[in-house]
Amino acid sequence: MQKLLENLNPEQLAAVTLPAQPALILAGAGSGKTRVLTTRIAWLLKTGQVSTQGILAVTFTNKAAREMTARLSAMIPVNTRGMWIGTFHGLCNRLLRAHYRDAALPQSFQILDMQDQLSSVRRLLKANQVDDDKYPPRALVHYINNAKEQGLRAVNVEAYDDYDQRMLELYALYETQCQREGVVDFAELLLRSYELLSRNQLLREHYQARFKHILVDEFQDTNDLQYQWLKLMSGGGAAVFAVGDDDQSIYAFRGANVGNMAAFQVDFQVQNLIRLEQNYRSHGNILEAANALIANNSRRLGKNLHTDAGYGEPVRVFEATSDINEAQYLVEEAKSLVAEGWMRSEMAILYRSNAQSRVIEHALFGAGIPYRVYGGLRFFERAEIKHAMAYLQLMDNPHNDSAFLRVVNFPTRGIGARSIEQLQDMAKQHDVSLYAAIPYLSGKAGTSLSAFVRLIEGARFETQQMPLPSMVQTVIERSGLITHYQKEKEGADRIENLEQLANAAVLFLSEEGIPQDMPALFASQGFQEMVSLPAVPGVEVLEAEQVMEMTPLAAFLTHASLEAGDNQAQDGQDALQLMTVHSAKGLEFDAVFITGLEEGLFPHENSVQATDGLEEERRLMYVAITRARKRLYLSYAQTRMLHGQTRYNIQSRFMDELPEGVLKWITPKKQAYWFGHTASGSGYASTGSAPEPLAMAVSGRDTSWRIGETVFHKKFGEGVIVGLEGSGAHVRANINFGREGMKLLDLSVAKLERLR
DNA sequence: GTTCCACGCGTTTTT
DNA sequence: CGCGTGGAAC
Repeated sequence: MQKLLENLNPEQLAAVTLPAQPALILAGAGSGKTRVLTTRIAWLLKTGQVSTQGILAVTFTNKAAREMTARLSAMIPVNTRGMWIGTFHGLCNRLLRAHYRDAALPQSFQILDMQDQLSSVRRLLKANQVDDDKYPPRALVHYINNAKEQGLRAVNVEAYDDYDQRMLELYALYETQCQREGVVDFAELLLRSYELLSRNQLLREHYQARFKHILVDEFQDTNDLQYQWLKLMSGGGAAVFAVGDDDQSIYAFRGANVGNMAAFQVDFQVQNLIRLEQNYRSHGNILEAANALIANNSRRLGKNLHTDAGYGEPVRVFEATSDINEAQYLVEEAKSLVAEGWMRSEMAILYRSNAQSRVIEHALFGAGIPYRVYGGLRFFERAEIKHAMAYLQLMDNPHNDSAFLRVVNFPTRGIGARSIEQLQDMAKQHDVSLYAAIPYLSGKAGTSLSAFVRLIEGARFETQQMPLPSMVQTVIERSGLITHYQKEKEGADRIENLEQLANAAVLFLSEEGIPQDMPALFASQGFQEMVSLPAVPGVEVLEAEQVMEMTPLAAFLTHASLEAGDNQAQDGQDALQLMTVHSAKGLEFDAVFITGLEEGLFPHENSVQATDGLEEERRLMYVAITRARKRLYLSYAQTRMLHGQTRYNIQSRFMDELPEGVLKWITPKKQAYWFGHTASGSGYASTGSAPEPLAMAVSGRDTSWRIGETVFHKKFGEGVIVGLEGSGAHVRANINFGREGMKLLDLSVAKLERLR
């Protein structure tokens, strides 16, 4: 016990050993949040307060869940398999699998990822002859997910106008379509299990009695439905231990509601509020910059990080003339850091949006510096993998129309648009899935489609005794995918990926503890080691929990949807890390470069318009700063190519919110002119190419102005000339004043000062 | 059924 | 500018 709790600071110790009551832990960046969470579980188990069955631990990412599980089993001897540690979606999936009948789902229900959901909606719109200019698929997806995250079914939503009404109808149609196909989207996993528990008293009471402790990681990222789910699950008096940081809430745009932290305190009458403010990551100057920046936000729960590490180095600031120049600076600096002995993998270049990586990558590539870009396609999202998975999905559940349409004619087998159209008509007429509608078709279409049916059923027959990896191998061959890609010029990589899919299956089985030789299509009883409370006589649903029947194949399909795999193959060599600020959350590096600190880019022009958008951008900047351990660089560029146009931006307002004392300017600092923080502005794209010097004689003074120049106006503050027009005495300049917006000023009237 | 071109669009992202 | 989608032509 002593050993478990040693080296915890007083606040961490207090948090770990709190009584079984609702608690909110405000855990600042780098304050040992995961450690507290994990040690708390270990402590609860070790003191015998609760058994493994009584614990429910929720995270947002699979990575976080894995880490928690790994650290827990390193701390105490405990069998973590079968423990309810996972993502919201993973745990809801488990719930729905165990009680699929009560949830009104087919046993082999499948999970739609984002791509799948979008194509499902596209298909729906087409089938109903909806004008997708007026009702864009993405908008409908957003509408549906939004409603579900509010806990609303189509029948519960009220429409305010015709447009709304139509969206609502489409939402209802989508629900019907999913139900017919036996598929659920991500939000549905949450909503369906929420409804399951709220409607089924026995089930609810069972789980409420079972889970004595509910621990939630990254609580600031919960959405409304997840919060309600937690309330329901803990309704039997479970001690909810919520850990989060309101200053690191950067996912409001996808439904996360920081307000849940305040609501939690009220709804659960939280008496135990602990702040973890001791930071073990960053040096003092870096922390001071972060603290000063975030202090500009209102409505914070309040927290100030401190460190014992000393001030360390100043925060370096670089003003680049262009994005290319900025990239050159990054290259040079990275080179010299490496020369000093820094690890490339301990250096990260962060940017606000993915588009910024191109120029940086180009420079790094040219300089021969190894780098790795995070983001982009992940293994299970690759087209060829999706195709192979679709065959497997059809073998498990032929009524999945999305999977059907994806591969019915891929590789091509003479089933064209006409045949599909006929089939869709037939399916609609009989209200069945496409697969089920095939027997109704006659003629040429019927013949070729029947051949497809034989392919699927034949593959299923042939592989039914096989273990999963052999089944995968057989399917990628029999489907014709391998042959198809062999004929393609660029197909080699795809074939390699397909071969890797069989390896992924091997890996999956061993991770899940499923015997490698277990037939893929046989229900593998109890491999999840679901443990149940003593069964309540006469309650069938509780029995289901004891043995969750799921074939290895179904489990693998679930895995593929819920965990799309790594972003890219790591090459293992020491490489510089490139990523967006969002994907850097939770990570830390010795040296961090935050790039593109320009008005319009960071804060992003679209964000400053949104409600609380600016505050979220500031939190994003806060997250970026707090990633750095020892050295932090901030850079911005006077001009930047974006969307094929040159933009002239002024430096980010966030730069001005940092304390002078911690900064060290690599380039000369310009004069500081600053005027309040009220109005919001935006970046601006000029149609010009490079900033061409334009000599202009302006009346009164012999001054020439040129595009790209930074100027100062006593009312609007600092701005950048992005355009010049007119001639003689009537020259006007279009000036981007950042947060003050764009102004067209007559140069014979306006008094401008040159800033640099 | 395949290929090619034109058009349009362009924060952030995990499940 | 560079990508992805979708429609039209071969």
